[in-house]
Amino acid sequence: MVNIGDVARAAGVSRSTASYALSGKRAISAEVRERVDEAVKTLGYIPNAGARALATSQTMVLGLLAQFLEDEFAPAMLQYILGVTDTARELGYDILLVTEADGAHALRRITDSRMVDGVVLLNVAEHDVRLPALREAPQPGALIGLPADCAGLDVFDLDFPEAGRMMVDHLHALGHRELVLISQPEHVVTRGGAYVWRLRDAALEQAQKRGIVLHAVFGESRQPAVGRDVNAVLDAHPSATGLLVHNEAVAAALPSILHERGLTVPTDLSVVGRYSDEFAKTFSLPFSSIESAPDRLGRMAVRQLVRRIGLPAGREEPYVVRFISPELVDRGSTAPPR
Amino acid sequence: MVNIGDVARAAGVSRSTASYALSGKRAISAEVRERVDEAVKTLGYIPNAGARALATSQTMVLGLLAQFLEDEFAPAMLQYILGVTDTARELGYDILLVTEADGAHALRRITDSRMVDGVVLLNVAEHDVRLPALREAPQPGALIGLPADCAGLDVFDLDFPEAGRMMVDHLHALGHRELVLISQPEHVVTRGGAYVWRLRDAALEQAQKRGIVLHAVFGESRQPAVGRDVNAVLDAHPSATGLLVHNEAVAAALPSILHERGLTVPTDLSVVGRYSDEFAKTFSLPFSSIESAPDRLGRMAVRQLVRRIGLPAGREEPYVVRFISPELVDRGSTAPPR
DNA sequence: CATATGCTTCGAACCGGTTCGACGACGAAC
DNA sequence: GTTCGTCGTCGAACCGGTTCGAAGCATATG
Repeated sequence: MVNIGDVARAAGVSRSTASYALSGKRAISAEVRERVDEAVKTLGYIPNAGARALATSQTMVLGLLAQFLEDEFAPAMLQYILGVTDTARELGYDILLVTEADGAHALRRITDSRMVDGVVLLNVAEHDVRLPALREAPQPGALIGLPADCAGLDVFDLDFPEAGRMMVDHLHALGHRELVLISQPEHVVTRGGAYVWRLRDAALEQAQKRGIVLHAVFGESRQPAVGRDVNAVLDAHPSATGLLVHNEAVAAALPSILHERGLTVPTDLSVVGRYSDEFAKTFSLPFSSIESAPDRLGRMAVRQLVRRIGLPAGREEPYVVRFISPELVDRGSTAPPR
Repeated sequence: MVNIGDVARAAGVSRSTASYALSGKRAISAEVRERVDEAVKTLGYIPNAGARALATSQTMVLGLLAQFLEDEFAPAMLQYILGVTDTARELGYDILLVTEADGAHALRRITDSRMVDGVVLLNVAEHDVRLPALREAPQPGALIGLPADCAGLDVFDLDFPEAGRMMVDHLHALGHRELVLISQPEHVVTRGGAYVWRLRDAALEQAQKRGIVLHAVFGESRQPAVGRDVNAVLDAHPSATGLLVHNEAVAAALPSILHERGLTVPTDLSVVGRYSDEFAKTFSLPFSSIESAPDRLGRMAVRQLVRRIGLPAGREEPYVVRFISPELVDRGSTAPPR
């Protein structure tokens, strides 16, 4: 394999001169620069990543820690991953994808061995086991998902409480007075998926404030339990006129369930969901929904991470906790109650 | 950061002795080995990946080149990715995920800069632009998907022709005499997704051999086109009693479409799909289907890739082209025609 | 007693980049 | 005609591992 010594020899200069000609970190005569560029092209020189990493202590690689938890909707994760990889490439970074079950251990491995310049943590739980490892790591990290303690971390997430309030207000404004909220399965919450609580609590509070009834239940996430479950919920609250769905599996199953029950949307029932735009497209969901814009979150996280990596040692900028505002996409699944 | 020199000093030996004690590549007295292990533990030493890569020219990283093509079903890709990452970790490798649109360029970048010891190519097209780059690369590669020319490559794919024959035979055996096959969108084929042709041609041939009628059409892949399209197909062939679905979007939309048309499966219509088990679970699809086992393919590809990486230079083993046999999972969506 | 043998350990070179300090050449200023 | 500063280039050191050849030492052998 051709190395910088070969380039230097071909251009008739020393290795250091070749290096400077390529990096531009010192003034080099136009003539020499040209000869070096020429040599690079004819020899097809590409710098060895390991050697460069050793010399500069920069790998130009970011770690992406995704965890695929049981009963969470895996395809949704893909949108985050794509947002992160695309943005990283734009900024000159490659992505080391880590999906190990033991996230804390994996994080330590890739940071301590200096394989990465920084890490993005997906699907961060309230008391995420990866956070202690991240705080000890020499590289910075960015989180997608809100933990209990954000000190010293850059955190990005959807504003779930605001999403809950929006869903309630939207139906309240149309005249609905009794709603049902179907959340993610309860064990997703106990495992630390605090976003479920955050949306649910805010929705309950807003309902109370508006003086309307909100039945908040947890839904299943796998067939055939989903179908049975949703039917039971609808049976239990026959007078409810609006349905808030914060559960991808329920949303995906809902069209056939309503069809079977002979219910038409929005005439018989108004429905508002909470999932990503991409999800709605993939599943051809006809429900108005609050988008979660996973690609945008991934983009923001990587941008901030790279900015922090670039910071000169010692000069730390203040850490940010940023929530993106939910947006309701109207697909015509809501109307005044009969 | 602590390096091997620190460990050596703490153990009272030279750097080389510390290295040998850790790698076990030369005999080291039990006493010294213990002192080194002790030092490693108390200092929390983890070798620098870049330095090790430079010295050994092994990075213990595999490149994973996924391309997310328009109108192909993205979530399906996730299963491949997980199969690959999990297997790689089991074998001691990490995964560099590359999703750039210009796959050939990206491949050259990661191989020539020695960031990876080998690559896995997903979603390989018949005349894949990445293959020339792979053949020139100094590292080996494994493909998932069958290209026109497999020379010098390890290739893994589902046996699509066999899958086509199985679908036809299954319904033929039940007494069906007129079938419809809905494939992926036509532009997926023109872009090089030869698997569509391979299944389709084999199905047509088998139908002819069995003396039954098979209408082969291309389906859409996005709503609302999918719905219109499937309805048109069903309208055009009212006497067909069996439906073969080689199109994820169509399969996902089919339950509601059939419901709307008042058709019951399998009483009015028998349906056989061709998609992964995970896909069927996620979408709660009630159709019998031929599984594609993406995780198994990913696993096989990584195993073979790692085996080839481990081969001593010069000693090349014969390259393999391996097809996994399709398996029909019965979900009760087929019956004799009325 | 001299030499061969085996077991441990060490020193030095090497992998392929980057970067610091120094040096020679040249033109400008005094 | 010195002196100074600037520009362009070079040599050497360094990053943190691995690995080869050799050396030290104890024991076995002739």
